[in-house]
Amino acid sequence: MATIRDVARKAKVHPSTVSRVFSGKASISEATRKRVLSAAENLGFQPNAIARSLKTQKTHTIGMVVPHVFEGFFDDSFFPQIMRGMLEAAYQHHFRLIVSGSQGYTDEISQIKDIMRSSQADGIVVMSSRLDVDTVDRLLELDTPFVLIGHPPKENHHQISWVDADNQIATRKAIQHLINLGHKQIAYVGGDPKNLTTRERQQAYEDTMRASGLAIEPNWIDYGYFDEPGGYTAVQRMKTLGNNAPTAYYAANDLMAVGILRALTELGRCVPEEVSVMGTNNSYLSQHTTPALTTVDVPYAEIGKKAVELLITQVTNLNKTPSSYLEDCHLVLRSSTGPVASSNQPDQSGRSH
Amino acid sequence: MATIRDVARKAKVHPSTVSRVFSGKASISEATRKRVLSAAENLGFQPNAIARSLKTQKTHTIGMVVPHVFEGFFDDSFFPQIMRGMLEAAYQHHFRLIVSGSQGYTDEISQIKDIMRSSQADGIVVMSSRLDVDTVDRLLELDTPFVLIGHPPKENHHQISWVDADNQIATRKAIQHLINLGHKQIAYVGGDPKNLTTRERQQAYEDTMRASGLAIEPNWIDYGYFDEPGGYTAVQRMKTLGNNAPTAYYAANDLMAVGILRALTELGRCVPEEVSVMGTNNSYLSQHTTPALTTVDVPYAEIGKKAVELLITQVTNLNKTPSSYLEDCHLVLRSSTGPVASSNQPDQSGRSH
DNA sequence: CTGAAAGCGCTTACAG
DNA sequence: CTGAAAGCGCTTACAG
Repeated sequence: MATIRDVARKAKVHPSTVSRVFSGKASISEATRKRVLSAAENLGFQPNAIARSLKTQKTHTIGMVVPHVFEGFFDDSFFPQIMRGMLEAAYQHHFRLIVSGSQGYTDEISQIKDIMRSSQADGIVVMSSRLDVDTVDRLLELDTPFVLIGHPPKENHHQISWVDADNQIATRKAIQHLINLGHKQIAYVGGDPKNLTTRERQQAYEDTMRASGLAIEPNWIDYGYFDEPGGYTAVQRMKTLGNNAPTAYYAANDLMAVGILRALTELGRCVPEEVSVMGTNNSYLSQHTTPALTTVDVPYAEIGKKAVELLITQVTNLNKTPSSYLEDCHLVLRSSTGPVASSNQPDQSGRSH
Repeated sequence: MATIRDVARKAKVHPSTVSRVFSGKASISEATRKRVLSAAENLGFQPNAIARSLKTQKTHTIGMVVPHVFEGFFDDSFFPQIMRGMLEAAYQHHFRLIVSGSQGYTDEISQIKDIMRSSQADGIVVMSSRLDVDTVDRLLELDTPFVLIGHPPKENHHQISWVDADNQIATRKAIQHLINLGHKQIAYVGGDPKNLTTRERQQAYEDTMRASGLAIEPNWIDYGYFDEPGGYTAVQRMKTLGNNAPTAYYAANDLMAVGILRALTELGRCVPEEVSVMGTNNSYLSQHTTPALTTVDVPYAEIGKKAVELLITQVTNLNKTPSSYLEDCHLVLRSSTGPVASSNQPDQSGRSH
């Protein structure tokens, strides 16, 4: 591989001149620039990014760690779409992504540390939103630029940059849609209970129920850990409630909603005539289930993109003022939700739009 | 960030000793090692990977470029699963992935060049399998370690490492399944005609048809460019063939099969009673369509994993002997295929298993 | 506009 | 087992 010295020799200039031509900032006479450029072309020279990074302490690279690489993680649109958005933003700004896997959540932190302390990235996008792991505190200790995808714990709110879906409003819209259809017995199937998003959505679920004067039955709340069997199992449990069983299910992602659909079909319950089902994420899959899933569109690609953009301005402008975005979500009405069956409750407020 | 000198000062040794402790290869007295380690711990020291790379010319990083980051690219399981496999293998071997996006195929090559010539990766996994772009030749020129996901052009066969699905056999199995069901008018809906995989599968389709003495009608062959509308459009075209219209469709991925399903439903044709449909990839989606798609499982995660493993042995052992893997694919029989309608052809060979 | 020199943070032959 | 020195390939103040 040709180096700056080889080019210098060939172009009969000092290596520093070659450097200046390639850094693009210094003023160089047109004649010299041309000589250097053609010598470089000739030798197939390209500045060594590693050497450059060592000197400038900039890598033009954004780090990320993929929380836990299990099979289903790539079935939901959540991660692939975030990845797509990140890639897009990185590409536009001539940055690259360096990505590492991790086994579970403690390992995630050590991977983050590894990347940052080994100086392979200028900053890092972090997706963890666990309540039981103080990722954010550890990150703040590290004194490393980062952007969180998800909500920060309240205490650190204004010290850090983050971008998240507006989970509260998303869930409120979803639950309100079901309430408008006359449902009063509404189940909430969350992901991992230790996940902040799960909690936020549950909170919004409870608030919305209460705001409509509806009771909340603890048996209507379950956690499906974001996978299909989790949704299936939730129905298995709740079917034992008899008359008190939910007439509508709201699931925190589409995979679980698919599991709910499967369980209901097995039980011979018609969707949406007898039971309504809502998912979350508007994954590609959700258009193709039977019936097609009513869901909440969460702009994950946009979120990934914003996160990278935020981080890039942070590391290039040294503008350390943290900022945050809350992305709007909207309902996607399809065929898995309908008015509550008349045997249950009268339709009190008319159809949804 | 603490450097090796800071640690050396604190541990009262020479910087080179600190280096030796962290490189793990040299012999160091237990006492010194402990002193160094505790000093490092104290200062939060971690060797700077960039500096190390500059010296050793090793990055412990594998490059990859994502061909074209358009929305649908992440809907099919193809790319996310390859990514998952790559991540898994990289993680196991303590490597990282550096990934860059690209806009189209010529840009892909320049991105690859950028990564390699700038020394940010030890080698690269390349997914391109275009016929009109001589990626492989360019790569060979660059003299950079790489592994191809896909088939190399015949001429370079033995010079390079690659891993691919056994597309020939996969398609043969698929078409044979349809033939066994009595179908004689079988459509092939490929991806991009300039894609090698598309060609290979088409070849296998034609061979299998001929081997059973079936005619091949040019109108039964179309290209859906791997997306849903592409499959939909193919049916739109072929429906004009009247009695000569296909009784079965084989699509080169599930997304196109879904489009075929949609078009057929719109036309009021029953699947599989009147028309059979097969997809490829066994994406998560394919289980949930109506009817559930008969498809071919292609182990993309395994392919991504193998590619990274191959590349890692190549760059660490300097074992430059190229090798290759052809991964087995198998049929996944579900509900979208059935015996040809009796008005068309008698069932000549019985049901498939 | 260009050259000469120092240095980014490591590694590694060479001595001892 | 440990130290001293050179160097990986760049960048960038400092001169002129």
